[in-house]
Amino acid sequence: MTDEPPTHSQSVRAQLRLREMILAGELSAGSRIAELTLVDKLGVSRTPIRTALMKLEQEGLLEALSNGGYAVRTFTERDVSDAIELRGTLEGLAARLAAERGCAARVLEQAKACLDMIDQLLGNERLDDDAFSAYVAHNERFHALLSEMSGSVVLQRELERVVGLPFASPSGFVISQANSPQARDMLIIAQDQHRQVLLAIEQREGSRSEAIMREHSRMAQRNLSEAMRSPDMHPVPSVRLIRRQT
Amino acid sequence: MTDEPPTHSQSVRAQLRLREMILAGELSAGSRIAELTLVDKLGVSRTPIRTALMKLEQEGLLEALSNGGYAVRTFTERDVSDAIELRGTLEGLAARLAAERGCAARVLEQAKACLDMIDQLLGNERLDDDAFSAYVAHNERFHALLSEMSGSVVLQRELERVVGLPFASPSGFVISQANSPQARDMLIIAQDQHRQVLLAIEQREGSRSEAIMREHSRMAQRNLSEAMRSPDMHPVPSVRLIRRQT
DNA sequence: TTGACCTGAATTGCATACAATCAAAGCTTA
DNA sequence: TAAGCTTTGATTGTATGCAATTCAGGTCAA
Repeated sequence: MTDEPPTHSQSVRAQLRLREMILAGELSAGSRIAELTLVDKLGVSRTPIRTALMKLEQEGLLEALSNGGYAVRTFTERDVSDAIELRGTLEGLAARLAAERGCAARVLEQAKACLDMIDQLLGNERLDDDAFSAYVAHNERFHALLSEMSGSVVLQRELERVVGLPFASPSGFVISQANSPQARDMLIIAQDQHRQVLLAIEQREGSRSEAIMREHSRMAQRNLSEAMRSPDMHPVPSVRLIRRQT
Repeated sequence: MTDEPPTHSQSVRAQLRLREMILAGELSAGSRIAELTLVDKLGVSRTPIRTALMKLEQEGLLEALSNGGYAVRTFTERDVSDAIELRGTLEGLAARLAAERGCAARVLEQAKACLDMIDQLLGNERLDDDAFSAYVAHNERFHALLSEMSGSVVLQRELERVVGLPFASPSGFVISQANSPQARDMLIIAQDQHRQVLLAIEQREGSRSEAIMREHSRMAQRNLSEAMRSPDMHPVPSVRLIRRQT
């Protein structure tokens, strides 16, 4: 069943498995999670479970209850929107720092190579599932490289945290309209922003590069609205954690 | 000795005590911290110590070593500068959101009252130590209120994290020149920015309120340079964690 | 019928014993 | 003498027993 490579410790495995369970909705949201039930479900003792719970709390998927214990956290659509806005702001800061301070040519080259791969994928009129997951991978890599270009470990750390929230990820919602006709157009636009921000960084245009990344994050905002309004089930697993209302 | 109120759990007490020790420089920076030595020094078992270590790692004061264990983290001056820039950016976002979305009149009133208190303190030509720590308290409260005005719990959470880094705090470096002649002038300027950002928020000037908070954080940048260049010992305890050079 | 109190079951926090892993030192051999 | 292997010590990761606190259910009284 859980045939993970044993290179991970029990705690890490518990953490990964728990995250899966949370995103899959196997744990009722809002109510307290008893450690002992997890002992049964995960087959490890309470100690690694407790560390996994703590990690997942700081990751933002769980909330600590007042009198001990944890509960699955739920998010309003507003929360998700804020998280995306936050990511856009931080990526804007990263781009501006990269532009103002300059960044290693090697990383710039890697980023360009990454974009070339995406161009190649978008060359096809229609993306099958494999092409789509390849897109997601390259997209996330590009955003990670951008974070690296900032040259600030403090900022990188914070950005990793924010992106950790499942729906705040750069690819958080693109999937939700994978095969829709406009899907490819959205990706084309996003890719243009990718290109432009690299150019802006190379030409040391700090303010412009910041603005582009902020605007870039609004693509995700649009996709979020779209996903929330579409009545059918959502292919993005983490959407389960979003509750309508309040 | 450690006559803490027993309202806190062992873990929390260990966390607080450990933080003190780190900031006081009682733990050699960079090298591994053995859990068992902490058992002796803190008088609690390994379990609460481990949770405290994990909390302090996510707080940013410790770094996890590759093969288990933790070490006291050190920061370059650049890291600190980045952390301040990051705070400025996030506070800018908070102010902009407050302006764009509007915020509860009650919080605005509280913020104004807070600024009135500061005005009263700055009315005196010279600030004694008590007045100064009162200033720090009011200043931090104002910044906390600003975070609240954003109306975004996601942002508030992130802001709390960033401010947790000891020198990124709104009052991180003001102390270092408490009684210098220019000290009061700096505070006067900062206070004007406080007033202006509240006005901007009330008048729904999002972009302006963001710019003001960004500029506001540059006061801290200036104080940082000042503190690093002054050869004498630093009254700010956390400066110990900053290593010159890379 | 409702409210408060009491009792018991369950759950978390803490301590500690045990296992596994990592590092260093010492010995052997080429 | 140096290089490599082995062994031993130390340190973290894991499991589990115990204590304390919390929560729920039930009973008694008003």
